[in-house]
Amino acid sequence: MTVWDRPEPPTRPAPLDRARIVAAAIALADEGGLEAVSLRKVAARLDVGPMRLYGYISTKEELFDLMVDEVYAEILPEEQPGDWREALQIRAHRTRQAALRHPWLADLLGGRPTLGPNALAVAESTLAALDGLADLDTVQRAVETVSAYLTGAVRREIANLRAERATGLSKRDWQRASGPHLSRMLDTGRFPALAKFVYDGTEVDAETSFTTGLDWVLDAVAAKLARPPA
Amino acid sequence: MTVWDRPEPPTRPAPLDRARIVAAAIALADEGGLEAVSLRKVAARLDVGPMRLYGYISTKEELFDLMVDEVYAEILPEEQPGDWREALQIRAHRTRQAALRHPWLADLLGGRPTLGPNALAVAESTLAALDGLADLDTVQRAVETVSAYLTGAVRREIANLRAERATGLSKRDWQRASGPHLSRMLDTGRFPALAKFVYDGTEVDAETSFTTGLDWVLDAVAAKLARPPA
DNA sequence: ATTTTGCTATTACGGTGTATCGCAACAGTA
DNA sequence: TACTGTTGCGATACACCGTAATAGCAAAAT
Repeated sequence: MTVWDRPEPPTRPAPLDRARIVAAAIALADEGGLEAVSLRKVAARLDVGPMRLYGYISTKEELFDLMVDEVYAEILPEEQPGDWREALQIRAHRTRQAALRHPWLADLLGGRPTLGPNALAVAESTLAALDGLADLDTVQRAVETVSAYLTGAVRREIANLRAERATGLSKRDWQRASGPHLSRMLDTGRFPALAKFVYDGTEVDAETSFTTGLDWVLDAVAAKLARPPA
Repeated sequence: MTVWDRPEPPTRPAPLDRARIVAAAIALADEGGLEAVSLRKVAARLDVGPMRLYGYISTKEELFDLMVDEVYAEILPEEQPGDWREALQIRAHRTRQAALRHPWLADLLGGRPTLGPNALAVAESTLAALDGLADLDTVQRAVETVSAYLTGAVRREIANLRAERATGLSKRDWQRASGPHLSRMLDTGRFPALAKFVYDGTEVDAETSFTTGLDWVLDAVAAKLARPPA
């Protein structure tokens, strides 16, 4: 009896693990945004029934948590730099780059406490860079303040980027021309200061805007680290 | 022919406007979070068919936009303070208070450009407070940096608050005991700095943490306003 | 009086997350 | 080897979602 006569062995269920599930979910999100991620589509991409996923996740929110932590692996710098300031800068820029690669990250950033191993590793490396430069409270405040700025800045940048892409126009053009609503509002004269900034302000690209704000915050941190807390 | 003989006049459709729709949506969100807001439930609360809403909004996202702008009305300070720093502080605290009243605001903050009349009014009053204290670019950078911090800080606070409420424990207890995952992670010794902060750090209440970080950022702004830009 | 128009209400479609449950393949025992 | 208990997978089912299409109907226009 040759191989050809014997039937195929019964199809074993596709092997599965969290890594594969998360990878599929991230691929979907990268292609179509967070809203394109459904358990059914993730399962379909793995040639598996939707219910199968519940062995590895117990809720969709947990899948999002795993996705975020996976991205934190991209954010974690491979080598620890010497200077605390550089450490924070690198973390910030790597986070921003990750968000540009995975815009859906902006929707999740700061939305839930991040307790995954990679997020913890990032937190560890950040705290380690500042450890000993001031008392615990000050260091913690420093990290939290920079993190808050980071979350907000990344969110805004991605939000603006989406708005621009939706209209296919540059930020300035979008504000002036394609946002007839905004133009109309500004022309009412009820927002003189705002109008001045929109019409007379120079357009700065997102990266330098991000970096400048970050530097300001880091300057503030530097000042507090230098002097012991009040 | 008495009144009793005459039939009731035909029931006119319930009068509707955006204000009523938004109010119903906000009530729903206040009670059950953003996820409790569905067009069907909003409509039901107004004794109206779901499709009726599409005369006033064309998508659910637009309803969210309206909700956010409605909250900006609560944020807008009634009188303009003299000092720019005080203006930014007041805005920040009013935003935070609004988010504590309407936790779902944290989910939406920074998620989309805010172009509603109330949001514009807040932007106007903020820019007006800083207008003339430096060149346009610097002022814009200042507002954006503070706003980014504000978004991130509010988001984190609400996220932590939810996590605590979910377990019914204080933040510290949640981290130490009820977060067995975190404890286990920290006990691996892979996160020494993080462990030190979690175990030895003092617990600071959310408000002072928020205020302190804000003051740091404002200090940075003050420094840049004092000195003309590089 | 009749036609047109502009809302309104109903129905329907294609999706969602997840609880429930029957079944088939395996492990262990007699 | 036969049987039985267990485990985990898949299909089915439920309740709900946003919204497109459509049918109905009262007011306005002719």
